[in-house]
Amino acid sequence: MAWNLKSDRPIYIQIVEILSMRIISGTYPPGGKVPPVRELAMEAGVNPNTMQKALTDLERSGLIVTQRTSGRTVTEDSEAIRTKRESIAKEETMMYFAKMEQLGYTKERAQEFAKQIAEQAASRYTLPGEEGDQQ
Amino acid sequence: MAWNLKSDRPIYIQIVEILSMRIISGTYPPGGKVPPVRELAMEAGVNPNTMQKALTDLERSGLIVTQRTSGRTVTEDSEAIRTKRESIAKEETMMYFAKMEQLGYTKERAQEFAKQIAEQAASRYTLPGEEGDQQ
Amino acid sequence: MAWNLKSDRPIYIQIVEILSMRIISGTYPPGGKVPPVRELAMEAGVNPNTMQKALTDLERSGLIVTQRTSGRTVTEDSEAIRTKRESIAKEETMMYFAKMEQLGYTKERAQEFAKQIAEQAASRYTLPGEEGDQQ
Amino acid sequence: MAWNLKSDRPIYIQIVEILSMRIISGTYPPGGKVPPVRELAMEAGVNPNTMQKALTDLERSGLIVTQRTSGRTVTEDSEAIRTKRESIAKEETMMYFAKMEQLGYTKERAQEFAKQIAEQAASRYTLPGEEGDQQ
DNA sequence: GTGGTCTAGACCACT
DNA sequence: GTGGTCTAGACCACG
Repeated sequence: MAWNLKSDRPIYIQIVEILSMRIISGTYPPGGKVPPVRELAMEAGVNPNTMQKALTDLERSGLIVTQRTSGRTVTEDSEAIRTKRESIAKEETMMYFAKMEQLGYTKERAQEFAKQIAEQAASRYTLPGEEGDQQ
Repeated sequence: MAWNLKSDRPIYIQIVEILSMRIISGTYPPGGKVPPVRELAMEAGVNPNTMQKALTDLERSGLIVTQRTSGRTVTEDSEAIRTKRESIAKEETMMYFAKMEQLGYTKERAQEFAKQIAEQAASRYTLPGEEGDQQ
Repeated sequence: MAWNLKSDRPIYIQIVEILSMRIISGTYPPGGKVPPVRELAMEAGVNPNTMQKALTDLERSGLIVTQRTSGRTVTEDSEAIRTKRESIAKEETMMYFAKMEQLGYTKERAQEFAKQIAEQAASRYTLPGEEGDQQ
Repeated sequence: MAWNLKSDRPIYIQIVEILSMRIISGTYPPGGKVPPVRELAMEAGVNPNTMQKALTDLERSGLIVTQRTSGRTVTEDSEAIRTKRESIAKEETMMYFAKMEQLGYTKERAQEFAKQIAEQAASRYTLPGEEGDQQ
């Protein structure tokens, strides 16, 4: 799993985003242990203090909880995870609409366009004559 | 109009994207003149050679044409512009789906989600009880 | 009629070639007058001495003759013109074969290839079903 | 292998042509390594940037592929090479016909003329009385 | 050590 | 004054 940290935005923000994705996508399952700060810092090639700051942010957002003695675990509150997922999804969706509007598509036409793309992508993997709604 | 060039990707690529947007959005209308290389280079704060490279790329993509001595103009082939618009829109849409799938949304659920967001955004400008489509 | 003189070969040689073409192609017809040196020099933008040298060469090759009092005329010996035409044609043809051989075509395959090209060019101007040997 | 770069046409264009020939003629075989930019630049006596531009063009034409860190190789798609060979051959042939037409030869007469030249060239290597086709 | 990118500055052809 | 080309030299990412 690549970290790919750029220097044009604060590093710790980028780390928060990456770890959020790992939790939301289930790489770090609810209730599971989060690797220790030093290990994560090594893996990401950043200073442990930077990683620490990222984890503090993550805790504030409710995605992880700190057990004073046994390190950090992902929250078991899957509702919190779902909420986070939706807030990111909303962010992405609004950015998508913004870009499409810059291209001259209203939100409605953007949705029609997206539908076409989705159908094209689907039909590429289905035989002609089939329903073609894979997954 | 901001250039906002980042150093994490080739500058000339970013310039191509920005100028493409200006053409697609009509800032540089079909058949209209494109500012001279040196002027654009000044405006963007880059070396004229870098701007030159970007414009060469733009010409290769068919969006602009070069008159050797009298400068460059946007293509009058508005079909070419439309095609470019759609190819960028497709690119953005596929990236959107990719991000949403990483979040655990299938293309279908992503579309439903986007529909909700669009309606929320619309309803912000409509009185409660109204239809709320388009504003 | 462009002169298009390059500086990578002797100017007077290039002038000889151009004037030869004008005679062979009939721009300067057999027996007709050749423009005076000064006029040609002006037209070509070269020193009269250079043009003089070129005309001397042309005379040596037999394409033009000098009337001591009335300037220069193209030779009336159309046989001489035909001979010159063939020698240039032979030159061009041998250069063509040389290039095609460099590309991996024997002279025989080059001729077959040329036949194809000629037929393609012809068919572009004839309706399907016609003979297609224009001119 | 001579470079023989003239200053009457862009150098990078001439380099593209020369390298294309080396690929088509098998000097750089399909899948084989292309010398590094700097080495080619030294060999040709041009600035590395100029050679770079030529190689970029060559890649765009599909004759070579770039491995970001391990240099460039000739494409293994020998079909692409064949296509390029034919497009160059077509170019040369059309230029040949154009020159011959300027001399007053129709495409048909040009072909007959070329046939004669080819036979003369062949007979130079055959004893009198023999068939004289190919040597 | 490879290719890729960028800057700086120059000269050219064309009109 | 326009775009096009070329040189010189630098820095970067990648492995």
